[in-house]
Parts: sequence; C-alpha cells; structure tokens
Amino acid sequence: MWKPFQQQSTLPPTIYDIAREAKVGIGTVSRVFNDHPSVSKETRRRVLSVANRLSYRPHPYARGLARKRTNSIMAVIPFFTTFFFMEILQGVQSKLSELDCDVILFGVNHPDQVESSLRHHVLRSRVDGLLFFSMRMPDAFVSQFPHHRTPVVLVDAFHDRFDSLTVDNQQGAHAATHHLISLGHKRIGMLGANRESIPARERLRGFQNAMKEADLAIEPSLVKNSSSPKLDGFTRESGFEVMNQFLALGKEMPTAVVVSSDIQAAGALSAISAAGLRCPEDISIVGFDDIELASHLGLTTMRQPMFEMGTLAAEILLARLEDSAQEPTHRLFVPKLVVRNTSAAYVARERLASGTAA
Amino acid sequence: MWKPFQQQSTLPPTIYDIAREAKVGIGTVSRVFNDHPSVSKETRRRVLSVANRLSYRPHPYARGLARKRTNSIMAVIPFFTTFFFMEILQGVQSKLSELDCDVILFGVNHPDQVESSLRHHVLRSRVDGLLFFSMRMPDAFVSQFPHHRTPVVLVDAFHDRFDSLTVDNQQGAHAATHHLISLGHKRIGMLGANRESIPARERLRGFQNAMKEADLAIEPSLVKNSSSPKLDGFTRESGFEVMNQFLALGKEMPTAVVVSSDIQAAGALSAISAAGLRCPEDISIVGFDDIELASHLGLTTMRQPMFEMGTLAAEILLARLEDSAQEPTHRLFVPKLVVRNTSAAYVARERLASGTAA
DNA sequence: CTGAAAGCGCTAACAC
DNA sequence: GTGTTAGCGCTTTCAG
Repeated sequence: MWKPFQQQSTLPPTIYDIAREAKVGIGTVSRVFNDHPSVSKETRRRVLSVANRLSYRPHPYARGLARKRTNSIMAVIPFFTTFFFMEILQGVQSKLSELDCDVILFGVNHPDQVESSLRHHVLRSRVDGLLFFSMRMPDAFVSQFPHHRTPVVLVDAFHDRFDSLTVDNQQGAHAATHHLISLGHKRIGMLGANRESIPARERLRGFQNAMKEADLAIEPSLVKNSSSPKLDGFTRESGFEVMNQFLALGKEMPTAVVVSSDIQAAGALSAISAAGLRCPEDISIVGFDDIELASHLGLTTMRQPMFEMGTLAAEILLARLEDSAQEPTHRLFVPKLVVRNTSAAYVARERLASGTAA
Repeated sequence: MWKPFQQQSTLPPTIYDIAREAKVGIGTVSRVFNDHPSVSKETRRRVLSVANRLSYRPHPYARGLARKRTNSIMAVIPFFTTFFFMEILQGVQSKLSELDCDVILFGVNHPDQVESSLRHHVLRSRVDGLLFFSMRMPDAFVSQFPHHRTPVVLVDAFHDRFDSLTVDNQQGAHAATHHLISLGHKRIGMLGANRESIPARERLRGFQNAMKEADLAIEPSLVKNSSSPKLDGFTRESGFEVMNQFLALGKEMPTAVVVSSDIQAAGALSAISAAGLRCPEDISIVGFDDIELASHLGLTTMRQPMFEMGTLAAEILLARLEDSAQEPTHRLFVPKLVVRNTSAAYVARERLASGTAA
C-alpha cells in the first residue's frame, strides 16, 4: 500500500528544533509563544512560520514545570448526585478551553473521598485551581490549606472564605409561589425536603415570604418536609409520600403546591395520578431545578442557568488565579420560572368536583 | 487568634529535600517512589518515613516531563448528547484514579470541534491516551496520526483500526423482542430510528431475527422508522409520531412494540395515553438504553452496564498503553432486560375491548 | 545497592 | 531585540 506522505515517526519538535530552523535562539522562540512584546515583527513572523510548518506546540508539562503553574483546574463533583453538573461542566469547559486550560475531572462517590483527593492533587500543585461542587468543604481542608495556595471556587455551595456561586433558592421559591398566587391559588402548600438541608430551608423561606407578601395564610398542615435522610430528602419517594399526605387531607388539601425539587415533583405527580386526580386540573404543581425529567413531565419549574453558571464559575476562578489577595466574592444566580403544564389557574368548581378523593 | 501550628508557607518539598533529610541521593528517593527493586529495605523505610513526615508527593509534571508520559488521558465526549456518558465516565474515572491517572474532560458541542481538539492535545503528548465517545473518528485523524503514537479507544463507536467497546444492539433488540414474544405477543411492531444510524439498523436486525426464530411474521406495516433527521431520529417527537401511526392502524395495530430507544419510548407512551389507551393493558412497550427517565416512566427496557463499560474502557486503554503493537480488540457488551411495567402478557379480550381507538 | 550527572522542554533573568 | 544560562522536579543511565 502506497503512502502519500512520509510517515513522520520522529519525536515532536521542540523549541530547539524551531529555533535552529528559524535561526534564532530558543529564548526568542519562547518569547514568541508567550506574546512577549520585545520581539521584532519580522522575527516573530519567521518563527511562527517555521513553527507552523513543523506543527510545533509548546509542551504543556515542560511549560508548567518552568512556569510553576499547570494550566489546568480540577472539578470536584459528586457523582452520586449526577448530571445537574453535566451542564455546568459544559459551561466551565467551554470557557476554559478558550484559554487553553484543561479541566480535570474528579468525581467522588462518597464525601469521604473528597479530603484525600484534595490532598493528593492540590497539595502538589497538580492543578492551578479547584472548582468544588455542591459539597461541604471538609473543615480539615479549610483550616489546613490557606486558599492562597490554590484557589477554590465553590459552586452550589457556600463558605465565607472562598469564592462562591450559588443559586438564590429563596428568590426562586418566591417566584414559584408567586406564580401560583398570580394564578389565583390561595390554599398553597409547600412540599419540602429535609430541614437540615440549607437549600431546602431557603426554598421554604422563599415560599413563606411570598405568601406573607400576598397576605395569604400559611397553614401548618400545608407545609410538609421530607423526613427521609436519604439525599436530604430530594428523592422521588419523598415527593410521593408527602404528596399523599396532602391528598389525604381531602377537601382540605391545597389547590397548588410548591415542591422543593423536580425529582420530588415527579414523585408527587405519580401520587396525584395514583389517587385518580389530574395535575393541572385538580391541583397545580411547580418544581425546582428544571432537570431534564421536568421537560418530559411537562413540569412547571424554576430553571437555573446552568451553562452560564459554568462559564461564570470558570471566570471567577480565572480571576482568582490572577489575584489571590482580594476578598472572596459571592455570586447569586436567580432561577427563572419555566411555565409548562402542571400549573393552571385556580378554578373553584373543579376542586369541588373531585375534592372527595383520598 | 492563636494558631495551634506553625502555618507552613514554604514551597512544597522536592525530591532534594527529602534526599537531604534522609541522607541519601535523589536517585534513591526516586527509586523508592518508583518501586524500583534495588533499594535496601532499611533505606526505603527511612526515605518513606521522611517523605511522609514532610508529606512529599512527586510532582506529576516533572515526572511526566522526565518520563515522557503524562499520566492522564483525555475523554472526548459529545456534550450535545449528554449524560449517557456521565455514568460511563464515572466508571472510567474510578478505575483510573486507582492508578493515579487523571481524566481530562473534553466536551465537544459540535463534531467539527473534534478534529482541532485532537490535534491540539494529542499531537503534543498532552495526554497518554484518548477515550473517544459515540462519535465518528474524523478521517483526517485516522489517516494522519497512526494510533501508535497515542492510543485511542472508542466507546460506543467503531473503527477497525482502534480498540472499541460497543453494545450489542442486535442482541439487545433480540432480547427485547424475545421478551415480548415470551409474553405471548404475536403482532409485534418495531419503532425504529433513522435507517442511516448504525445502532438503529442493528436493533432492527435483532428484532427481525428474534421474530424469525419464533416463526412470527414481520408485517411491514408494523415496522416503522423515524424519518426525522434530528439526532438520527432518537427523539421523543419521533417516538410520539411513529406510535401514532401504529395507533392509527386501529384493530390492526401491534399488541406490543419494540422501541429503539427510551427517549422514543417516552414519546410513544404519551401517544398511547393521548389516544386514550393504557400501556401494558392495551399495548406493551419495551425501550432501549435505560436512561434515568426510563425508571421514572416504569419503562421496561434494555439496560447497558454503563459503569462497567467505563471501567472496561479504562482497562483497555491502559492495556494499550502498555502494548501498542497488538491488534485492536473489539468488545461487545450485551444489554440486559429490565422488566418494569410497560410490558405485560398478551390477553386477547383486552385488545378487543379497546381496539377501536384512534 | 546507591550517588552523581545528564537530560526532559520550556521560562525567565541576565547580558550584550 | 535577542542569545545565553540557569533552573523547574523528576527519571535514568553510568560508575562505583
């Protein structure tokens, strides 16, 4: 079989190769590739041309070694919570790759792994920075490694000593509740997750505020939290279970409920149809998160701009890389309402017609 | 505020530091950390002890430079198809982290990006190997870079010149069909994706084989493919649309249908309920993939062992790293049937009762 | 078994 | 502007 071109089986060209060819010193080549101002236009052109011909690229590791930075960051994400991150990661990566910075994935299956991994990578300047998702920073890490060494930005998590980027759960829940109120609902319930979960608490507060603002009574029986410890109560089962408690109220049940997550809303929806009721007609539901499932369910929910969160996270980290001195910044993203078909205007007669269930 | 321990703000220790402390040469330290046999037990112990005390860790980049390998691989994944990979990636990462190998994420939003990225990273020995997901290898890459240079393993994709790991679509569809047959169904339909899609074709063939083996007739009217070019027809809409065509057959419609993907099955399910029919009672459905949605839908489907695929992919790549000479290996994973509640035994009378729909 | 020395490919400080 | 020279932290001969 004939080969059109010579199979180049030599080692990749180094800065020396291109220096020799271009008849300059390696320093100059280096300067060219670092956009150093003091290189004559002509020289730069020549170097670039040779480099291009040999398809030379600086070796990232050699560069990292010499420059004492790695040009890569690590994303520590909880695998067990899956794919909320996939999208954020997408934003992160797209931003970072523009700057020729690698994203190293570090998925942890159990919070215990976090600490050891942090040690492993961070201690050894394996990465320039860290993106830390949705988990509590281990205290050991916080106290042991002053974050001046390798910058960390927290995504969907908070700590006053680190940059962070979170979603405004309170605002979101407020908007969700407000949506229901503006639809004419008055008996509105809140299906929450665990009391211990910070986001869950914030969402609850948002609900309460919105109700208060609208001068609507918050009936204790219409505010229920998951008691399941699993995943802080953000599970399909907890949604199913708690919704059943609401339905058991019979004619006392809410005409609409704000659910603290889409996954719980999915459970709630099954509970509703299992009880022989229909979703927007008999009771309205609004979720939170806008996970993919939500669109399949036609669930009205609060969407978080994940891609943008990703790019912003990257930007913040980059900024921190430049200037490690500044005070931590804390950014809040406010979720947007996505109206689909689980929320409808309150209609009195419909309720009466089927309020006998459960 | 009193600090219990001196805040260590010195640079991380190098091989020199630990050599000095342990009163040995740097070569010896290096040997210790590379499990080189010729180091006396006592020396090794001493070095290790010092290293431990100073919490020393070899600098991966320096090591990479000297050793001429990076100890990291790159995963090229199509972001636009999302989270089928999340799980596979999980397997990959868990395997690789055991061996202290990093996973660099490279998500591409458009197939065009693939080539440039490949150039960028691979050409410059930025990574030791590549995991390439679900996309066609650009021909330019295949011909230009003999894969002897940096090994590639294809996951959910095929090319005879690279190691690959795919799922046995034909077997899977066969099993799905067989499941329906064993449930007593005879008028079984196939709701496929685009004819151009390889997986879609394989799944169709699996269906055909199973039917043939069971001596059941394949009625042309019961085998329909999506014609939508979008995502090769693996969309919710295509499922909805094609299922409607089946339903329009009235009493001629299939009593069960094999759907070539869960996402299409989701569409099919809505079509069914929109037509006033119920899923296992009036018509059985089995999907393919077992995406998360499937469990929420209670969809009977074919599950691919994604985590294991991930670990296996990692292993294959690792093996290839050791020995680049061998012939490419091609592994086939066979999906397993997950019975949920969209498939039920065929019952003649039920069909008659509601066969008047559409 | 172990120390010394020569790179790996690149950056940066220093001369000219 | 541009060449030269030290390293960056580690691996790997090569002597001993």
